[in-house]
Amino acid sequence: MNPILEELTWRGLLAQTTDEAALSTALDDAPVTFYCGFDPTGPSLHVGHLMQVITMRRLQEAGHKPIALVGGATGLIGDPKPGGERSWLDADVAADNVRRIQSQLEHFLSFGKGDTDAILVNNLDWTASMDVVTFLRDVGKHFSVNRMLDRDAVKTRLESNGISYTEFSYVLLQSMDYLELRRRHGCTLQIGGSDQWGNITAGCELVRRVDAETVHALTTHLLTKSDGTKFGKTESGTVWLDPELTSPYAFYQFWFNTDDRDVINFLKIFSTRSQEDIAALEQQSQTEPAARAAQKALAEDVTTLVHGLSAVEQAIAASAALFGRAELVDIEHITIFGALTEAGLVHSSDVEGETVVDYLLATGLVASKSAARRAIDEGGVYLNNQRIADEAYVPAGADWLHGEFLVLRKGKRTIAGVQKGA
RNA sequence: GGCAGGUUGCCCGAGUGGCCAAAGGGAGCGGACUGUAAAUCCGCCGGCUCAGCCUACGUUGGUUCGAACCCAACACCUGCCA
Repeated sequence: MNPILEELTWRGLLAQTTDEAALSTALDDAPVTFYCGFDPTGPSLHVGHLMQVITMRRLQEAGHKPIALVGGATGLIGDPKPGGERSWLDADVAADNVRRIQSQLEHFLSFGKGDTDAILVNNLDWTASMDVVTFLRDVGKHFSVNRMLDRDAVKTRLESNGISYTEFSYVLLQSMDYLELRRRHGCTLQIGGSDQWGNITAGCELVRRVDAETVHALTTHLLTKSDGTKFGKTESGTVWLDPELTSPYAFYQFWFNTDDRDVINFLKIFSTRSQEDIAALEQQSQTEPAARAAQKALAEDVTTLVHGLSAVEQAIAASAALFGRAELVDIEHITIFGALTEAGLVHSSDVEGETVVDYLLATGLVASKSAARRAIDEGGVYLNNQRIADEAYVPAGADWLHGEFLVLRKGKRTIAGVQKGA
């Protein structure tokens, strides 16, 4: 088997491919131009997208040419999901999202004019000007409604809350993309999550019917977590790649807190570490779980990839300052400031001179004063790593580290800072 | 269109005139243990100017000293019948 397919396999990524022998041969013979699509449903890519992005990277490094497609058109239509009709995305919001996502994708792939350099496309470019009659004759004619009805997402929707004609048509647009990319760029492989299998193979079929060419499909396993919850969410919501939406510190913490049971799989999927390296980390996790070497490696690798080396260093320093054993008073001003900025820092002007309860509320650590009092009663509130027992306590004097910072913590790992003044 | 039932806190779900901020479960949060993990055990789990008060049991109005609970109208949902 082709080495890159083998690698994807041991990393546990490979779910399904069309004719595996043919694909393997194609990958052996020459650079294969492949594409993966991202719909602009949000203002940023999130960690859920990362798996595809990294898979693209791996393929590029193995000598193949990536096309990163952003769905300026498909994003306006909506891929049917079982839960129900998608909410409407305004055209100008979508266009804005497209720009943001495109610039993010540029960080992960190597662009240029060479054989294996990546290119960026937007499917609005070939759909916007198309007229309805042409669409129905040239594309629609090749699709059997009977088969479209067989797709799981569609079936589920027919049995529950129904589906609009708009979403029902989604697969035609995605298939058209494949056709178009093959014609324009010689693209012969589409990759995606295994939930995209139906859309991708529909595209393969369209290419075969219209252009009499064989093109390939490759899907990756959908990521599952051992505790059954959805990957990529925290209590505060989606973990975005945009540092404005999810700070590098929060991003690092997200990976750092990975369940022991998942961390090795995640390393295989998201890191570039070798099989031996990962096996060593797995070994260490078992003999010395408290060190959490695997989690550290994972958090460092992924944060470096997404936010760069200096952001990782800051995230690590912030984590060490806030969770480390060092006395907070001994930590330098700049480090405290950096750490708290990462964790979430508010100014004290509104609550200056008030009780710790007011500070807890002001930092957003609790939702109400009742919750703040409750948390104190339960012994779950710490000021500068000292448990607070008195809800009427007013931070003063030496509590202000370097004369200007308070480090508030609720529970073991929810931290927020207060900076004195406006 | 006719008959029957339902609408309760983040979710599921009990309650059918005062003892109800409302049983129980789930989720969530805190503590213990440990490792910023999991499991387990314990506690908390509407808000506030907190021994009290305010807001809440689909909506509006009514009966009553007093209503999630009774009555009326309205809205939505669900079964059975055509």
